[in-house]
Amino acid sequence: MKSYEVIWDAINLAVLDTLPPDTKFSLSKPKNLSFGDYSTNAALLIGNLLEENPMSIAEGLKKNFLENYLSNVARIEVVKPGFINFFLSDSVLQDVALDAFNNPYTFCGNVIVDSRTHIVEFSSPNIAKPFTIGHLRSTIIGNSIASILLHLGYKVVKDNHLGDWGTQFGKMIVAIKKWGDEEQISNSENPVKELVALYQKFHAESTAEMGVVDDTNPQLTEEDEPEKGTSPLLDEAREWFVKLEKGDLEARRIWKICVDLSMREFSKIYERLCVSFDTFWGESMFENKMDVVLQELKDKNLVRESKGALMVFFEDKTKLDPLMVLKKDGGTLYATRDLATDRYRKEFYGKNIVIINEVGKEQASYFKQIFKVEELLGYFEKGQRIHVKHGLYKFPDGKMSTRKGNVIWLADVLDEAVKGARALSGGNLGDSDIEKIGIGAIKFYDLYRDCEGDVLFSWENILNMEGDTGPYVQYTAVRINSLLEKARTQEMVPYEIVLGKSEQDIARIIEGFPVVIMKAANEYAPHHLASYLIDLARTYNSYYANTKIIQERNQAGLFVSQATANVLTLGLKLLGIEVPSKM
RNA sequence: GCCCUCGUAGUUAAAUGGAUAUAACUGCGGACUUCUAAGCCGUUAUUCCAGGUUCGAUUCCUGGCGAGGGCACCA
Repeated sequence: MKSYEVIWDAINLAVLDTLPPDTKFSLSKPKNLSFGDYSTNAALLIGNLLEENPMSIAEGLKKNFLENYLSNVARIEVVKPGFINFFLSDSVLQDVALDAFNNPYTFCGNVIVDSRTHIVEFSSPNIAKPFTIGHLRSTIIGNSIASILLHLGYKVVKDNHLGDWGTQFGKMIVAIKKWGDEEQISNSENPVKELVALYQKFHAESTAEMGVVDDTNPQLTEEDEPEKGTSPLLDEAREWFVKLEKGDLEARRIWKICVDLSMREFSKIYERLCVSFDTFWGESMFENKMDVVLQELKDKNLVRESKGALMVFFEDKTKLDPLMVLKKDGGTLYATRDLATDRYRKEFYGKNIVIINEVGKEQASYFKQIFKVEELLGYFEKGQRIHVKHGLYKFPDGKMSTRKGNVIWLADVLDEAVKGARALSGGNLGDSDIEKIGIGAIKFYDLYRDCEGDVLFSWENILNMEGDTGPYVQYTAVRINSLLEKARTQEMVPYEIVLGKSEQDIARIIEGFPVVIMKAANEYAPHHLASYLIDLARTYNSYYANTKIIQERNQAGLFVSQATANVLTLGLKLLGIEVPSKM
């Protein structure tokens, strides 16, 4: 952090009067080592702006930097079009490695740059629905984002916004009453699977009642709503949901059964994934907090009745579709509860918050609507509401869906991964280590890519443990630990160590850790961290694959090895991945 | 119909408007009586098409083509 900041400040100071404040120059780590540790394009931008030769401006800046003596920089170079490249001094690299060596858990931590409370809402599975691989992304990515923010010293609240309310429960109640056997379900080995089967049966039956379903979406206008088929089953389900909302005892009883059975299942999965939450503010918690929102919407003239329902219509220029907040039967919707949730969060935590929803990208336009409404209501200002979108798992035959029956249960995936890890282990590892490896592979597979892209589900990919994978990083850390264990007899005096070329190259990458962490935090993008870890591990392995560090009693090598292991372990931890004791 | 994403080696991915587009997998070819082969080294190959903005475009803008998603009582 220090080096980056020092150089950044120096540039800012030097260009203060020449560049307009909103101009964004860059200070980045070049891919090519020969371009230095940091490189800026400031001179190019100024040259462009003042219509002067960037090279001479760069030379001027360089002179300025030299005069003001950047203590951490050994050399400054001005190159071709007008780049200014900074080369860090050896002592800086040494200090960084020492920092990582001494502070395995706090390295680059507690650098608070944002004092607002960050509410990270993620995972949010639906009660009485399968916890599938589809929920995995939100769970893993959200957890990692929260960990990264926490490491930087942010105030963070991890919230699981359980889908425990909605018309779906009307459907569940009807299905259980018609076809289910409560006792048998409760005693079943996998109660959630029973519930899901009932839900699917409901969907099949009600669809049949409606006859052929027209899947094409007609143009949305207030005037011509398409006539859809009717279904007595659906009507019954809607009635039950209204009863549930009104507190009908029988409805509540069945609802509670569903919630309890599901939560038991979810807890097991969270435990395996090492994911925890601070709050479980499910949708049902806001069932009695929606009236205020609806009243506010009416008071501010934001809603209008249409076809018996209450809708928010947006200005044309926003290009947003209308949003329904109350059904014609008086039932509420997801949107109503979301608005109530955020309103309550604002009351509970105060105005100074950021709410991050880690939710699939198929809900992108929905969140745009919600954010807009919250802005119109005066709840939040720009930058306080963030939708971190993740891509979907895709199958050869299209998107996964509960209804299509194209479901892969997460527990099965985890089991398969652990099985794969066990096969590779050759029977030398304990169960807990094998579990860490299998789950690490799955998590890393998800976190290694930009989360917005879709992921093609394939067993081959997801269970891969070679190459750019979690086990690769784990393996590197474990190998270093083992090496250090064997070298323990040696006394190490890190302050007196002189780094060689290879150690410096590794230290150079360690020096980039804070920049990566900040980037991952700012963009809510853990994949920057994941690819960094691969880079660090690979560089380390390429230098120390076959070197006899112990025999050579290479103090510098051992020192950098420990620093590397610390950074890898910390980085994995921020991704929610544990390092096994043995591999 | 309207709106929103996304098109990078054979495959899966990376790259704040920067310098020679980076890795992995696969293929082919190597090294090593070692700290642990889930490892290491070498090698072939890439920005959908056409314009535009820029000193500089995978990145920004426009138009095609292709894939996916969303759009009224689901969440």
